[in-house]
Amino acid sequence: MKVYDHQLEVPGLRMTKQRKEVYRALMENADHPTASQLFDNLKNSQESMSLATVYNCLEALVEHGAIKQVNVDREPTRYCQNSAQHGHFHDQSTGTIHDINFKSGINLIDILDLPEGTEISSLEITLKGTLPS
Amino acid sequence: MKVYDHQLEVPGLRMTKQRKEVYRALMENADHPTASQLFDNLKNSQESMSLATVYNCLEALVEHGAIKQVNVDREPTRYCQNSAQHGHFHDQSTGTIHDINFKSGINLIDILDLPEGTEISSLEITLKGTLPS
DNA sequence: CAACAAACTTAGAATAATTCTAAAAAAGGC
DNA sequence: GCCTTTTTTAGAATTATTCTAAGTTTGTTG
Repeated sequence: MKVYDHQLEVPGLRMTKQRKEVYRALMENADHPTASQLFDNLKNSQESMSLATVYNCLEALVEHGAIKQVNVDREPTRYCQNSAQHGHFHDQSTGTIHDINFKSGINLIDILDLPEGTEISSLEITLKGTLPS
Repeated sequence: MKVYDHQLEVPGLRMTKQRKEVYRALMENADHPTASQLFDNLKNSQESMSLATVYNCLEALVEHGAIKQVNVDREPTRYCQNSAQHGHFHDQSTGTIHDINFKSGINLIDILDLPEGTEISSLEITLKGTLPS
């Protein structure tokens, strides 16, 4: 797992003021926020910026593997601090999202029945249900 | 795996003309169509119906486990004939979706690190990439 | 350093999949 | 056959996201 410094360097990505701020805002919010929640957080900060920019920055960070996107059904897209391979659990009683990891030694690719030569660019695993209280 | 007769009975779901037609239309279209693609298919059939009804019927069928929903990023939701546990592969060079199965003997739940007592109501696994030609 | 091109940001408009609304129709129970 | 509940419908409304076009910043190159 790669965790970049919050001052932030991401290989291959030009780090503008706005991208740094968006990244930092996400690092300070572990609740898998939406783009507009991040936008609201940022309004009260030094560096206010437009919602379109928040979307642009998040897209750039996702494309460069620094953060992850979480889609649950058709709800607004949420963003995840954790760039390592992991899944998400959507707790339907609270609406919250939790990271879930694979048991150690497991490589998800190994258990899928894929044709030889398949190239995988991303893998998303999402559960819904309720966690014990 | 349960495959219902195409005349169709689904336990607990009242089978209206429209729900039967939507189900049948999906069974005849293996390409993981969207709601509006199904709507277009149905226009040329006996039983034409409103787009809202197509959405309603698909929702009812998904809720009752007769079909599955496939979400890839923010693209329009697509629907899947196959109600058994399986994953989806989104081929980025063609835009097509393919079912993928787990290797035999594998139970996905077993490899996830979940707290005791977690209740799972759905599990979605989606890959993106390119398949060999 | 100045000039230029490329990349980025921005506000607001546009898009489009989906959901909502309220009324009409259908289904099932008795 | 009546009554209640569920379903269907057409069109309007919603809303997350993308697009647009103009302005700004950045990095590069002579």
